[in-house]
Amino acid sequence: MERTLSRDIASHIGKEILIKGWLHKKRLLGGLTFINVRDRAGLVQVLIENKDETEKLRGMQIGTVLEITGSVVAEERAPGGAEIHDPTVTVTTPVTDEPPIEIDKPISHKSEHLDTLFEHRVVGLRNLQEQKIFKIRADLTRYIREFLHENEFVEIDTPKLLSGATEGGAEVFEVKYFDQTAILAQSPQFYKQIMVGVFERVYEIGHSYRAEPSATSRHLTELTMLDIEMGFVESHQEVMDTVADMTKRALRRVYDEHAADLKSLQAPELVLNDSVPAFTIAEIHEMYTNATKTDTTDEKDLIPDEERWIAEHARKQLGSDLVYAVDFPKVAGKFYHKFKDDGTVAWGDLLFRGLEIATVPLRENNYEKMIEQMTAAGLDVTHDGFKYYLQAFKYGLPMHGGCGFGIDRLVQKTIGLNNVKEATLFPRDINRLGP
RNA sequence: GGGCUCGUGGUGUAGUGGCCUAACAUGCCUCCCUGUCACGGAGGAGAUCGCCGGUUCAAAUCCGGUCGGGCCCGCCA
Repeated sequence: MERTLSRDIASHIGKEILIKGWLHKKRLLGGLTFINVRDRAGLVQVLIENKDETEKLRGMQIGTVLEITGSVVAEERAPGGAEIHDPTVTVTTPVTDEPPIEIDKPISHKSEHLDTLFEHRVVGLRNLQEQKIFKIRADLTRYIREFLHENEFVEIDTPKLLSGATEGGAEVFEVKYFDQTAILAQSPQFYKQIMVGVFERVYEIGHSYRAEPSATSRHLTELTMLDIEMGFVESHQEVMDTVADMTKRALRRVYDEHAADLKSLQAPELVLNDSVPAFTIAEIHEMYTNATKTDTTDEKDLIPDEERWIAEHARKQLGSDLVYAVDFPKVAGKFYHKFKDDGTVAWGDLLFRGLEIATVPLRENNYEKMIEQMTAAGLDVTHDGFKYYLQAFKYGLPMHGGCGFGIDRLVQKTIGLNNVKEATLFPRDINRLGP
């Protein structure tokens, strides 16, 4: 007999079917036993009246793998309006150990319980609410991929093992690489720029590694980045518009196609406008300083509280969960940035619900200027980490820009989770390397 | 790296000097229960209160150290 999935049983009323799945919940009412079986499509309720069949489940814990044949009966008292009667139960993989956490009830996401959440992640992810987070995540990245595909971006994969530090600043992980020391990539930036010289438009969704000793609710040591780079752009605005369009489309679609799941996860209402409002860093400093009497005008970047403040402002005054912070001061610029005539950097940060989810800069594409800016930054342009990178410029790169976009943070803020780790299957942070 | 904060059965909590021979909920085990869906009822097992040391007649509770979490700041391609 062919397997039927839980979501399809209502179309098999009166028929004998086979279901396969995990024991998710048992309720013994004397002569009646109800069990819920979980498969990839959800839950199905089975009514067991035969004592011999019930006895097969004695001692079997949640997670036991089952095959059940029985007849489908329309029953309005059953969830979904149908259930399986007169079943024959086969335990294919017995589980006799009690799970360390209860998975048939919502699992606490309070910050003080996150350690328990992740320690028991392997079984905890079987909880239906937890699964929703990662189905939403999978579809968000699928929508993004579809947008990029439609706009002729080519998906690429670039190395994560690199030959040595490429830039001062961020901490890197060193790994033993035979008789050399390699580092784990903090970003695919150099490679995606190189690939602009090949395909014009490229993107990668992959892991980046940062050895920052950051213990905050928004940092991971292994994060999933969407990196986009596009050539032949006319302006920084064009890049920012592309990233904004992609983000808005993915968000609108996920709110449309996952409405029920987002509601059950208590995600905030999505508030989007036709355009994404933009403020310069200087404007935000001034507005924030006036509003809070905390002077930030000398900061080179936004402080976390300013990110939250401007997001609140954009949501309430301008009807947008997304907002751009643009025109970073020169001191914040890096050697690969394009500097504008007024001295500011052609660089925007995309904030979503008060958290930076993407940096969207325009790159310097002129070879001589790159050498100049790198030398000024004290970098050794002959180092392997830069040598090949610079070849791309030497042999022709058009004006280009792109973004580094944090997928974990996007998922976190879409659902309204407090900590980025909750949006990550098996998070890696300063204290956690497992599971 | 700095500041603050928290560690009590598997899980979540209560208890903040003696009433603690550590309580409650849930999970687990046994029994009862024919429409449950956080099923219900009766009973049971399960923790030397993170660890080490100290103060005290007496420590889960106070002090010191240590280990492990969490939040914020800093840092952050």
